Order: sequence, then structure tokens, then C-alpha cells
Amino acid sequence: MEAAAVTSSLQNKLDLGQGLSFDECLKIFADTFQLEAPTMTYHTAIAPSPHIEVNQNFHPTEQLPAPETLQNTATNAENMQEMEQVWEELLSIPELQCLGNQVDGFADLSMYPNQEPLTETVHSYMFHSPVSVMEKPVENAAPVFSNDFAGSFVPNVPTVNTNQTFNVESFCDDIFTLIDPKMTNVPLTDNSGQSLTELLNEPVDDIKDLSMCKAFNGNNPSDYNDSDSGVSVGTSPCATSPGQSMSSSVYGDAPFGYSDSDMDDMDSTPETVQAKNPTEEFPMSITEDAFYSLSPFVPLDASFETESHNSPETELPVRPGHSKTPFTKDKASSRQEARFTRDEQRAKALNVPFSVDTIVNLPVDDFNVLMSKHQFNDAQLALIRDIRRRGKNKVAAQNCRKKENGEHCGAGE
DNA sequence: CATAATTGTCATCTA
DNA sequence: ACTAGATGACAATTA
Repeated sequence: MEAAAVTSSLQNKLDLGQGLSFDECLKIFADTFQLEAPTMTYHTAIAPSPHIEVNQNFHPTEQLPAPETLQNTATNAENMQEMEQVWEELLSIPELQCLGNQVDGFADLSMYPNQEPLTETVHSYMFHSPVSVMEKPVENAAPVFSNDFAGSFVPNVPTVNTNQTFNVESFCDDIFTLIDPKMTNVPLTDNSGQSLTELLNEPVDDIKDLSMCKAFNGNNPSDYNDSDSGVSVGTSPCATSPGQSMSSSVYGDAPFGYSDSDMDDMDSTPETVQAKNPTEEFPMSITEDAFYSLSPFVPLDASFETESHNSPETELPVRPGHSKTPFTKDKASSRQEARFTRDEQRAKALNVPFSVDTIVNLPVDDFNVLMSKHQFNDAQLALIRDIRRRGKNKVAAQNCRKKENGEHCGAGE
């Protein structure tokens, strides 16, 4: 039984403790059903979602699927029923719940085949935060999400033609190209190199974008509440009620596994997936996640691979004050990135549309202009200042230590 | 498990 | 008054 084969294959991997990415699962699918992974069409294989062409070259008028697409479509149709069965089995596996979310994301999309902004969002974002897609009230999915996002952080993001084939491998490649600084020369979010004008022109200046963070923050209020300096964040309207809102469903299933220990608070109420205030009705801002997803400091590849793990301690550090162990031993190699991710996370929590690097390295004048340009709330301002202060102090400390070592070497040795 | 080294952060001072 | 830099101290983590 192929269904059983797939299920057991995935389950086996999970049992082995391997990170199982969505991509990987799909490949298992493709292998089992003898599909050509590169041209596997999601709309028949998984859900009646539109074809999505993840191609850097977007051809708005190109509606006809490639020949191989049709072929695979037929092939998939033959296996569709069986695959549905597989999915049911797979979704019965707790570790693969995220797949269900992601598929649901596809399904949701399929319901709105013409919502290009949304599919555009999916293209660059869905795999990183399936829950957001899943839970996003598509009816309310204002184009502002994806539009702002695309315009803000991924100016080169290809527009998705919903009638085209979804190319699995190219999709993944593109995704990683987009999110992995190692695979792209484009500093997508590390806008430290950008001119102030460029930064200011970023359409992330709408306070709505910022408010949308509340959906995300909601599930992680302590995230910004735990500012190391203890400054500020308490004033955030986002930090209303710790332990509430979207909670672990987001972090647990979120490919990026924002399972910072800061989120411990929420673990007690994993089912509390609800907004605390009107602004939180926005499940998540594309901007924020996209931003951090693309952050050069986020170990995306690692987190992506472990997205299905749901292990709260597999990702990201904790602030020193926390008693929890921020890192597992296998994460040691990514300590540096994860360290930086702390502030990235905080910024993410408050939907600060700039990279930590930008915040830290921007000249005072430019920084002030930037702050005035974007209408940040108190919490965001405080956080940004903290990030800037910490970032600068970190550099200063490093310099100081270098200097100390140099002096010691020069004088004593 | 204990220890030293490393690193990030905070507090404080100075320019 | 504000910011940046320097530095000591502390805590967390790693080797």
C-alpha cells in the first residue's frame, strides 16, 4: 500500500528524530507516487489549489501549463484518492500536523484563485508560516499583507500566476534563495546597506502593518516583554496578556520554530488561538515574518529543516535571565546566529520592519529620520532603542576585549 | 561534573 | 539632554 508506505516513511523519519521539512515530505510523496517532483502539481496532488509558478520570471498572461504539467496532472489524478488517504494518515501523526496546516493553506488559496496578493504571499511566505496562512481569514486578507511585504522586503519576488504549475523543487529553491543569505547575493532584509531613502521608501510605514504584529505578539507577549534591559516593552499594547492568543500552534508548527523560551508562557494555553483585540484579528503580518524569514541572521535552513519538530528548545536562545536552556547541543554551531536572533525575534514580535543590523548600524541622523518616518508605538520604539543599544554595546564589548587582549599580548606576552 | 574561555548584556562613566 | 564608546561585572553557554 503506497499510502502506508508514505506514512511509514515519514513516521520512520520522525521516529529517527530527523527534521522533516514540508519539501521533504513532498518528495517522499513524489517518490511514492512516482511523480516528477519538479513538476508535481499541488492542485491535484494535495488540494484543489491553483497552480503556482514559482519562477523568477513572471508572465502574467501565461496561463497554459507546461506539457509535463498536464501529464503529471493526469498522473496525480489517478493517485488523488490514494493520496488523500495518505494525507489523512499523515495528519494523524502529530509531528506532521504542520503539513496539514500547510495543505490547508493551499486549500485556502484554492478558494481564492484570483487573489494574487494572497498567493503571492504564499509563494514567499506560506512555507514559513503555514499557520498564518491557514488561520488567516482570507476574506479579510487585505492585500496590504502581501503587497506591503513584497514591496517592502522582497522587491524581486515573482508574482504568482495562480493558474500555473507549482514547481516543487523550484519553489523550494526559490524559497531558499529568498530566505537564505548563503544562497543569494541579495541582502533581503539586511537593509543596513540600504540608503536611508530606500528604507524610508519601504511601504512598511503603515501603522496597520505594525499593529498586525499583535496577532503574532499575542501569542508571544513575553517575547517583547522580556527585553533584557527590562525597558519599555511593558508599555506595548501588544503585551496585554501573556500566555494568550495564537500560542504554540504558531510557534510549534511554524517552520521557523520561533520556539524561544520566551514563549514558555504560552505553552499553558496551546489552544488559545485567538486575538485579544481587534488588531490581532490579523493572524500575522507577512511583513514581519517575511522580514525575519529573510533575515540573514536567522538560521533559516536549520529551522526549516526542523520545522516539524515542534520542540520548543530546538531553536533560538533565551535571554540570560531565563532558567531554561536556550540551546540544545546540536544547535551549538548556530549559536551565533541564534544569539542575534534574539533581538531579531523581539523586533519580529513587535513587527519592527528593519533588521537588527540596520537598527544598530544606521547613523544617528538616519536612524532618527527612520524612527520619525515610521510611526512606531512605544513598545516598538523602546525595543528598537534597546536593540540599537545592545547592538552597539556588543560591538563595543568586542572591541574592548580585542583591545584588552591586544594590550595583554603586547605588554605581557 | 568542574572549569576556563567565550559571548552577550547591563550599568556606569566619559567625551 | 542625548548619543556613542569604553569598560567592569555578571550570567549563560560552550569546549
